[in-house]
Parts: sequence; structure tokens; C-alpha cells
Amino acid sequence: MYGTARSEWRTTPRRAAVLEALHACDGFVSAQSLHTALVTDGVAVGLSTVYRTLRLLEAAGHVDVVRDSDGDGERFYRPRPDDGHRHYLVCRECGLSLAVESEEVERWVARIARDIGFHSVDHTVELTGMCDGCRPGPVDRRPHPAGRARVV
Amino acid sequence: MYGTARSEWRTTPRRAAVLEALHACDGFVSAQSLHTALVTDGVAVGLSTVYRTLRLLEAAGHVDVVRDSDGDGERFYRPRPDDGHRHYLVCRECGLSLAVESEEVERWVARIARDIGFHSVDHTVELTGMCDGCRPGPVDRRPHPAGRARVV
DNA sequence: CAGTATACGACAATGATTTTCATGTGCGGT
DNA sequence: ACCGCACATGAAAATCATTGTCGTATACTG
Ligand SMILES: [Mn+2]
Ligand SMILES: [Mn+2]
Ligand SMILES: [Zn+2]
Ligand SMILES: [Zn+2]
Repeated sequence: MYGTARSEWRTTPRRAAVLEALHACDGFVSAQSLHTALVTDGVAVGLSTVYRTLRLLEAAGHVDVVRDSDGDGERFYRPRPDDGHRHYLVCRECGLSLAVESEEVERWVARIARDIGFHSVDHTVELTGMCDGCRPGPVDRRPHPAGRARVV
Repeated sequence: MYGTARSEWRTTPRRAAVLEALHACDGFVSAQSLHTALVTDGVAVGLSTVYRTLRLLEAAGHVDVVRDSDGDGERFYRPRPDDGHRHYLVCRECGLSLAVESEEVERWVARIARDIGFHSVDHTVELTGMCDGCRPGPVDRRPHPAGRARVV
């Protein structure tokens, strides 16, 4: 009748590039570093577009997110597996991130939501620790593996 | 011998005031609103001091923290019960927050940490939803109970 | 191909939190 | 009680990831 039914998701070169760059990364990346990676790679894309695209992907459930535990709560993104969201155990030192099995927590969340009677209950679960390579020896502390973002 | 052993926590009037104001609040409060409450109450205290004190309390494990889910990740604080930390189900609309039973999750975290072999594993678990009073009716949506921070 | 709703990007604005740094004060030692 | 100094305080400036603005470009429908 009136408004023409238009698609709500335009496939544009920038968005394709952002998504591709995201998949090319190991583990979690921030919007900023993803933008840097793109520019370094010769892809002309604005920082705003990277932020906007990541937000869209987040809303569409195509990425998992973890937030830096310190002050500004910086956001890090990772492509989400097709079969549902994951939760991660992240090394505070080197950024190594591992998806963990979370059936138990998912059930717990559902039970709590049902018992208390809240609607549209969403959940955030983040584990942080130190991996073997980063364990602080009293004397012989070795250099960290790498900066951020390995994944298994 | 050399360095004099000094206490690592000075009891000062401002810190006492901040802690008291925190206990006087229902539910979670931000550093900013806690500062406003203090000043309104006639207590002369700087915003920096409120932030610093809350950080200290956090590090000492005397408060529980939840972070706003949107961009800036604003932090909200609540006095922690003596018998250990809690996790909360918070209403996105009115801020009503309820401590939930989380034995199951605590055990899950311990198991994951042990299985994967990370050390000093810490965890963040936050539940957000909509309480009964805030449920969005298709037609008759009623005004929200109150702004932020009730607790049960 | 035209029309328009949407995407883009350079740049400014936001806003919670941190840092600075000059000054005040708790507290251990005497 | 008095000193001395490490730590606490606060007003103001800095930080900085993220979002808003708005003029221009472009994807998509017809
Ligand atoms: Mn989950
Ligand atoms: Mn817990
Ligand atoms: Zn590590
Ligand atoms: Zn509510």
C-alpha cells in the first residue's frame, strides 16, 4: 500500500569487509583494532562504520562480546558459532580466549528467570584468569606470548 | 629496620561517609549519584574521592558491582553481604535488583577453571530482564515504578 | 534509469572515569 | 603531645572508547 517494503540490511562493500576482517582475526578484537587492521590492509573504511557494523552484528546475534573489566569497559568482538552463543575464559595477560562449555549456566539462567518471573532475561557471563604461559613465577617471569586475541 | 610498617587503609572521614552513604542506599548506585547524594546531604566530598573509595572497596571485596550493558559500561555498586559475593537479576527499565541463588554457577566456574587449568579465575555474571511492573503491555503501558536501584 | 531510504565518513561531541598536582591530614615513632 | 612523611583530598584538566551530526554517496525497488 503505502511504504514500500524495503530490506533492512543492505549488503555493502564496507560491511562485507568488516565481517571478513573479523573472521580473519584470531579471537576477540576491538572496534578500533579491527579498523586499524582494515586500513592497514588497504581497505578504506571509516571508524564510525566499523562501530556501526559491529553493533548491528551484535544485535543480530552474529558476534559474541566480552568487555574489558577495567574502567571504560571496552568491547571486544568475535564471530559467534552458528549453533548459538558461547562464553569465554580469557587470560588477563595475553588475551588467549577459550570458549567453554556452558550448558549448566544456560539452564541455571532459565531456572532463575522462571522462578523470579522476569521477562526477556538476558545474561552476561565472563571468566578471566591466567593461562599457563602467563603464570607469574616468583623469580623467572617470562615474556608474554603475544598481545591479545588468540583463540582455541 | 628500614621501612616503617604502615597501615594500608587509613580511616578518614570521607571514606566513612562514602561507606555509610552506600549502605544507606537501596540497591545499586553509581559513583556519580552517590556523590550527589553525599553533597545533597551536606557532606563535603570530592567526586574523585568517591571514585577512589569505591575502587578500593571493590578491590577489597566489600562491594558487588554491575555494569550498564550499553556503551560506556557505567559501574553500579552495592554493599556485599558478609558471607560472600552475590549475583543479581536487574530490571532494565526500573533498576529493581534482586540477589539470586548462584551455588550452581559458582561450582560451574570452579570446574571450568580446574578443567582448563587457568589460575586465579574470576567471574562476572549478570542477569538483566524486565520485572512484572515494567512489562510492556501492547496498549496500557503504565509509568515505571521508580528510577534505578530498588532491592529485595 | 530515477527516486529515495539508507549507508558512509570526517569531525565534533559525549560522558564516565582517571590523572594531575598543590595542599591537607592520619598515624606511627619518638 | 609533637614531628615527619606517606598517604588522602579535590578542583580542574585529561583520557578515550564510543556516539552523534550532517552533507554526500550509494544500494535497492520499481
Ligand atoms: Mn549463555
Ligand atoms: Mn559468583
Ligand atoms: Zn596468558
Ligand atoms: Zn522494572
